[in-house]
Amino acid sequence: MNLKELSKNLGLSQTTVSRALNGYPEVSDATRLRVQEAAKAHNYSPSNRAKGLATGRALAIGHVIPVSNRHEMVNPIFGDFIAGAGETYSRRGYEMVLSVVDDENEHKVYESLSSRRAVDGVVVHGPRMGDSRIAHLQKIGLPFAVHGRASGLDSTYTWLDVNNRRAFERATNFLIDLGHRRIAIINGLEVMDFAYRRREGYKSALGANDLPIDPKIMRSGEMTEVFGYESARDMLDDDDAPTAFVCSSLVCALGARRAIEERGLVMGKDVSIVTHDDALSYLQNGRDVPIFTATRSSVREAGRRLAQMLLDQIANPQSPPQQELLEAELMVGSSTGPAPRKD
Amino acid sequence: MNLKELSKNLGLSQTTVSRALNGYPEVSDATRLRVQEAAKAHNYSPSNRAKGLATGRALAIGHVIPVSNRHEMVNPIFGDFIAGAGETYSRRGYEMVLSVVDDENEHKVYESLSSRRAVDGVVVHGPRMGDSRIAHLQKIGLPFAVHGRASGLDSTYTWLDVNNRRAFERATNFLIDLGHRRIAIINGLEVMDFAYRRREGYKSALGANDLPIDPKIMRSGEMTEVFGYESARDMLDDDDAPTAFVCSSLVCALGARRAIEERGLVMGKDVSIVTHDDALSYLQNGRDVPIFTATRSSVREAGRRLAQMLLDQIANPQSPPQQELLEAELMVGSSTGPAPRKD
DNA sequence: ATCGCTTCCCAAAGCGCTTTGGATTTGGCA
DNA sequence: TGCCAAATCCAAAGCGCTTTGGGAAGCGAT
Repeated sequence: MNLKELSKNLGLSQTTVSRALNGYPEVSDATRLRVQEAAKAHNYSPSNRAKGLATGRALAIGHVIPVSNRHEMVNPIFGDFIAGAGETYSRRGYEMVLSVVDDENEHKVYESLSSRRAVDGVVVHGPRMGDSRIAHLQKIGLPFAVHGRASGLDSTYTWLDVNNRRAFERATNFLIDLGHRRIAIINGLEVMDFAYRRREGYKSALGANDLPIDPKIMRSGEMTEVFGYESARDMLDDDDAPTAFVCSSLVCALGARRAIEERGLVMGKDVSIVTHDDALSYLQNGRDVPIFTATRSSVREAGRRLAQMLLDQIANPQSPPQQELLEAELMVGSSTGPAPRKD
Repeated sequence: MNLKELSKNLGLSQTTVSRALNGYPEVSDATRLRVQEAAKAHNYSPSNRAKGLATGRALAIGHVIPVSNRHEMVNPIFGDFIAGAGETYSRRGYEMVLSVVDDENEHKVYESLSSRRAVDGVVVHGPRMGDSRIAHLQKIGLPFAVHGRASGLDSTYTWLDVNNRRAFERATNFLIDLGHRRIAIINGLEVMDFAYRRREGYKSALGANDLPIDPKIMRSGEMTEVFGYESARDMLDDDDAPTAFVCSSLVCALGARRAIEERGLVMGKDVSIVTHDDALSYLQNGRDVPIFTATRSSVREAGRRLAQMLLDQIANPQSPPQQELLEAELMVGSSTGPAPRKD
């Protein structure tokens, strides 16, 4: 069923039917109702493709998922973020198109999406420090919104980020207040902006309390369970082992806990952990009581929100870019406790 | 830059330029070369939208992601599966469009994708037993491929599945061979077809060894860490506790391990675990030595493969639907050991 | 009646591509 | 030299929609 058939069916012109369906004021309420009912009855929905051709808008947003081809790593937060963004899109009549791309070809994909007018805008995932994608997108004039930020850029653009620095500063302070003096960090890859900021927050808390910053207990890598495990294991086996960890993800924290327990130590007593928790649906941090003390911020909500910001920007191109900084909440669980006394 | 401009630029007709670029034989090699170079120079790439309108093909595949609106649960395998499928699509010039949808509105989304001709086919995720989506898609004539299968349907369609029954039969037998007599299962939601099949495999192994099938040690639910933990905890605290678990996912297994260790028991000695492992990139089952004994099958590879099967089917609509059954490999890790002696 | 507004509707052009059905040129061969 | 097929190219229609630029009623006021 297409417009032509539908309008013939109704004895109206295509113009009128189109206007009736798109809420233009030039048609009477009676006609509009009649049209809407016929559309529903015939299960008609307009072809996005034709609509896009006619209007110049694609009614689609692109998500370019970089997959590091070295590690074939897919970011675990991706599913939940997409789910959140998808809710917004479907509510506003947009489609989501995904491109999975190894991180070297990203620029080309943006060019192509833009020149083919395949999308009205894109969401940039996993910004790195001074990320070149941002300048590139500004150059080719494709609207975009960044999940996170890129330090070292002075231009303004639309982004939504968690206050990573503050979150890790608070996490570290929380441990310091419990008497911990030797606190390790198990961080994500520090070319990633979020990881850089978290480390800064960690360092700042240590510095403010006159505690030394020791590279020996600062690890960074791809945030897998194994990475969390190996990092924690190595540091715990060292003399001068830390009494506490801050972790960049629940997955890492699970690995760290494995290392702790493998050593016969008790988490929350001998060794404390504070982790960041993205509130992933399949990795809830406990049901009622949090397992881990955590700085928590829902990545799904971030997806919902960032998609809105992008759509708003596309709707009003002249309005200035929006930014939004979410504060993570600190939830106290059973993975932390007072620093063990030295005997 | 569009076709019209490009052809004006070259002093050729749109027809010729279009043919030159699409490899039709009616243009001379010299012209073709000239056209191709001009296209590259002007960074021209045709609008998918217009192309689709003209040809009737969308050059896009839809993935409809059902999100149970009760639990807001996103399947953790989703990211890796998509990454695999995305590789295939970009290699073959297709786009991937995602619709996130609560599980009640799925049928409508298929209708809409189909009637708007937004996609040339769809991938069906998470089939349930006797899944109604399959008949529906057949009815509306939208090509599709299923990740998994739906028991209780006699029609044939394209699918790719892991031999879940066999995998769990082997897992259970492996434990039986180690002397375990009381083996629990922590399964996914058993409306899901894969979970149903896994339970059948588990039961069949028990039955073949004259072991009783006891509903008290058979749990099924959404496969979160917490679910794994709570299930294992409850069963371990029971008298007549199991000495071994088979788990449907690594995430559950992590929860089960937590319960085991919380009770001061040692995994692989007091209690054994065999889990299914989807080989997710961020949840590797150990680096060198597997942590968990596991039945392993890469979900990413499944994505790659299933996308190929769907594209092939779209290219040759008359050829019969393909099926592919992957065998999971059993990898022995350190989570299993001989059944503890009763004293 | 006539005029001037609304109100409601329509015909047709155009978005960027493919494809049909020729038109023109070229080259081989008698 | 003339003819025919092959090789090249082109104009125009059409895919399903939006939108411009009207036109025809309907109605109260003159």
